[in-house]
Amino acid sequence: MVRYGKEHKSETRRRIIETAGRRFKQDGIDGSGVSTLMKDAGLTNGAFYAHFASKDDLVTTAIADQLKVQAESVVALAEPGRAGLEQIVRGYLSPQHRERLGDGCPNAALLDEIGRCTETTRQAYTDGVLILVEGIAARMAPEAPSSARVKALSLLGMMAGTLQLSRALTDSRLADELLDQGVDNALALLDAWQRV
Amino acid sequence: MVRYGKEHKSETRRRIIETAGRRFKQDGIDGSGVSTLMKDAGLTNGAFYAHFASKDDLVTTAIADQLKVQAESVVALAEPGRAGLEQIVRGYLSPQHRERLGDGCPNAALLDEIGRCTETTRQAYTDGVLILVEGIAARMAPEAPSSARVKALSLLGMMAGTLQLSRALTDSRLADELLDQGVDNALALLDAWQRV
DNA sequence: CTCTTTGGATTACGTTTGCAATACCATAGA
DNA sequence: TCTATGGTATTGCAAACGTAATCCAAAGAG
Repeated sequence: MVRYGKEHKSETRRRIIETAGRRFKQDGIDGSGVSTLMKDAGLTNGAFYAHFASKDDLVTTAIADQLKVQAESVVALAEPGRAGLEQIVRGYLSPQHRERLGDGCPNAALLDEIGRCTETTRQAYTDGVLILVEGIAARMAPEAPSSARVKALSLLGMMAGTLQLSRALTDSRLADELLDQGVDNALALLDAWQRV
Repeated sequence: MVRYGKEHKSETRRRIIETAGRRFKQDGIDGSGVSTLMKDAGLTNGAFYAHFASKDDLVTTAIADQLKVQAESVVALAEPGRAGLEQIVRGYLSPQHRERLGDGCPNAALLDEIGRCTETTRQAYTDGVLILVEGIAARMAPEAPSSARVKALSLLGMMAGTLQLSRALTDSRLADELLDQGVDNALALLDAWQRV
């Protein structure tokens, strides 16, 4: 039944991290228990502690992983230059992204909870988000990405907040209009930054 | 010791709602237990269910209340016209607001958790946020506030996301720069909307 | 003025769930 | 065959939600 390969443990660990990432985004960090999470990953409660020191340890790891994956998919997916930026914005502020909580952006799903996390977790988040933002900034100002860093960060914050709000509203027409407005806002700002 | 006046119960209810509002914003909805919350309000566990049918009932009520209070304070505080808008934006995206979680904006503190709440709660949220947004829209376009509604909503989403992000970062200098950038963004958009 | 009713709160409890830990078992590979 | 490793099963303990029995002060009737 169980096969113990050389890299079995690291694979299991990976599976836990990915499962946790999805679950956290779907049900929230406080809303996800360790045992439920392990069952999701096809394991039992106790096995968890062979891989992580605590739930907090997993939270830190999972958040870092989510951001890394997002950074990679952003880099991989988008075309270079302004076209890629527009693509990112439109994809982010789309009804599809809004609906797919578990596969979506960890920022939009967890940002306010992350703000209440431990220093360690927030540090990991900060590191992760900076990598992600670097990817966006490089597209905004290839010649001077560092100056674009804060702008890219603000763009991420805007988009995450807009998506969250769109998720919270029960009026789906209004929620869609909000996304459209969000796209307009983001593109307008990108243009304004370009001109300076 | 205990004095049972005519309006004692409604006062107690009020106190629970206000305490809950603060606690939810500080520790999250899932992060706040009923008994802890009641102790905060100077009561015990069991008394809760004389006032609310369930925790969810309280959550719904508290969120609606928080938004109402915010709408009133926004309307009361700010000057009319563009000056008032700028005042709102600068106050919102300020280090002080970032630091005072319990007294701050419920959107910034709870938005992603609200998105995971029950339909009923989200409906109450939607109603509440629309009142708040109406107040902002009235300042943006006094002649046609309804057309400004979505713009005002998007402004709120932007600001909430930016504040959340600023709270999550461990690098406080970067967090401050982000707030400044957020102010620039918001004001730029307000100007752009004005011109159209 | 006393006795009863009423309503708000307390205490205590039951159930469930979550975190954490540990004793034990099965397999892979030396 | 023996041992390290990875996983299961089980347990302890605390917290959370919710219910119910009880208590106590105020208010009103006779």
